[in-house]
Amino acid sequence: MLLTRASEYALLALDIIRNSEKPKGAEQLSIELSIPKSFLAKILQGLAKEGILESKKGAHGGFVLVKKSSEISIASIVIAAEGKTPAVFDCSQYSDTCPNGVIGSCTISPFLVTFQNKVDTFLQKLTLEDIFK
Amino acid sequence: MLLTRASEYALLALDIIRNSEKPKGAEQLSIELSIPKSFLAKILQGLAKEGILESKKGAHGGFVLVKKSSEISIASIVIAAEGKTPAVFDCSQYSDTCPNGVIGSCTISPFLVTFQNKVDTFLQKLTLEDIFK
DNA sequence: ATAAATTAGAGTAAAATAGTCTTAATTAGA
DNA sequence: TCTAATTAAGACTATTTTACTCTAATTTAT
Repeated sequence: MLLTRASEYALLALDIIRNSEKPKGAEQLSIELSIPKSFLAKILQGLAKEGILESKKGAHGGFVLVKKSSEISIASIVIAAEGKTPAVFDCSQYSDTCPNGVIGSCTISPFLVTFQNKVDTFLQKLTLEDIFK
Repeated sequence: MLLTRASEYALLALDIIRNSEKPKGAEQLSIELSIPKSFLAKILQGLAKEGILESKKGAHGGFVLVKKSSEISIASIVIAAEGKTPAVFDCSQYSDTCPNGVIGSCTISPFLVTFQNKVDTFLQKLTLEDIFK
């Protein structure tokens, strides 16, 4: 699977946050979405670190969008949520056991690069606004 | 990761098989590719079941292509190798814990369906011949 | 002060991936 | 017909990734 639950939760939470006037707390979001609070909190922290959300601590704190929905790419959200670009197939993880020895030089490498580019481009072009239209 | 090692090994093996006159045995392939024989054998069996390869038992047996490279889609290879269509995100696995309760009706579902279709189409249009050109 | 929140990081449970191993079945060729 | 080479099938195991949990600390509106 290309995307994990972290991306799913991030997108579901962002849809609520963008439609809210006030900061939305992790607990409130976890209740509305019926998902684990601790896990969601960690994901939201990641989004805040990447500058997608602003986090406000203390009473009446929570998370708010920093930019407009139309200025946030799905790619940036997914990268923040997953901690890395979603990979079609990650040869680099297997560098020590790669049959070919040298990463990027095997017979299927051109195919994998093309495929990955297609995925990257698709996610970069889409914005948060687009997917909820 | 969208693709697993099963797909990688399947594609690498098919490239050798399609360039061979005689049937190629699992052991020989595993040596040429420096990958585990038992694992590769299982993957090749899957390809044979799906009608991509023909398997010949006994001495001097092995695997040969059933169709021309240009008639074998990458999608069919990946499905045979992985045992399922490579999924961008599989909500159905989480049906009992889906926040939304009803699969396919959440706010991110349209996005996921569009994304999955892009991936499916890309893999269906590509043939084994294409990726080694 | 205090209660409501995020932050940080270690730790754990479940699931998927990536194999292994053993035994059986088949078949070309001596 | 015997034998060595090969695929077939399925149970089993190890490793890695995913999906969390838990605790303690920090911040801040009231």
